[in-house]
Amino acid sequence: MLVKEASVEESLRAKGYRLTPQRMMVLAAVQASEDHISVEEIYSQVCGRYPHVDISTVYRTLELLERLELVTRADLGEGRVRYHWAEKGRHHHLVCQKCGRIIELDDMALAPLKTNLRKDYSFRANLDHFVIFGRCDACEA
Amino acid sequence: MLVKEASVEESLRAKGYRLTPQRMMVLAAVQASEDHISVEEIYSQVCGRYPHVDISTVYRTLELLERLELVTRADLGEGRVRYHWAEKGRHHHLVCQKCGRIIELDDMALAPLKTNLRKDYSFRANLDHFVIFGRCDACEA
DNA sequence: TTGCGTGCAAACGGTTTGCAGGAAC
DNA sequence: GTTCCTGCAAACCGTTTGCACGCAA
Repeated sequence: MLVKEASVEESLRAKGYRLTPQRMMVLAAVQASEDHISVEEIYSQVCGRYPHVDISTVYRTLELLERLELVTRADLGEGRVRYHWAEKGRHHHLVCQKCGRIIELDDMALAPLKTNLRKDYSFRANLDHFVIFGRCDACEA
Repeated sequence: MLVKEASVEESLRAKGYRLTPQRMMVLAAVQASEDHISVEEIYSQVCGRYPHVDISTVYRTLELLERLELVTRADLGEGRVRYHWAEKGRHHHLVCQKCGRIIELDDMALAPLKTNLRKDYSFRANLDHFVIFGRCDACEA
């Protein structure tokens, strides 16, 4: 519903990877997720429809999907990793450390920083899913 | 040699914490480190002079030193945590996702971003230890 | 003497791996 | 039928915790 799964399936098959229910369901879970989804969340979601999957299969599938650049991995320093559907494109978040509110950040706000890093540090920043922690205005009062 | 240890000792004692050889040596290891040092590195360094320390003591000491704002913790997404001596000043990190190289980023580089977030989003960003992933110039070629 | 700090060992939680059986092709 | 993929179980690795002893104050 979100993205034409058919093309993903074809893409997998074209590269010689087998199409298994497990792979489809991991894919679906990541696609359906609004934000970044953890491996544990993917696992329990898949388990709901297919009780015998193993979490190692989820890990292996995500590793494959990442290699194929269908999903992106994000380490937000929580001690666990999160994934999101690559085609969803760029989205940044301001996360309030007090109330948990999430504010969407326009990509333009990071453009100057990206340019400067390129110019001054010869560093090509990967700002695909940037998360900035801090305090929102409500909590600052 | 880097910083007057005496004042740190006094600071610890003044707050009611005991001065133990283990604490001194963890402190010394972090101070002596040029860049960010891992717990494992601190541990083996301390072991060299004091063979019977336990790594849990190193963890507990670092937790204390962090609480006292004498050291700062940095999660660079390696699956392990690194520390650095707080008085060395505020800086951030550019982490190359290909070769793992870590480039220090001056705090000034983030000042404009911080200002904009404040102005346009009423968001007070906590940029104490920022990590930006991407590709260094060597790996981009 | 008091109780904080330590070493030890075991547990923890997220992730990875070896292996044999089973499914996709 | 061949090969890849899976479930299972166990290992792994950084980190945390419970406990009784020992040392700083």
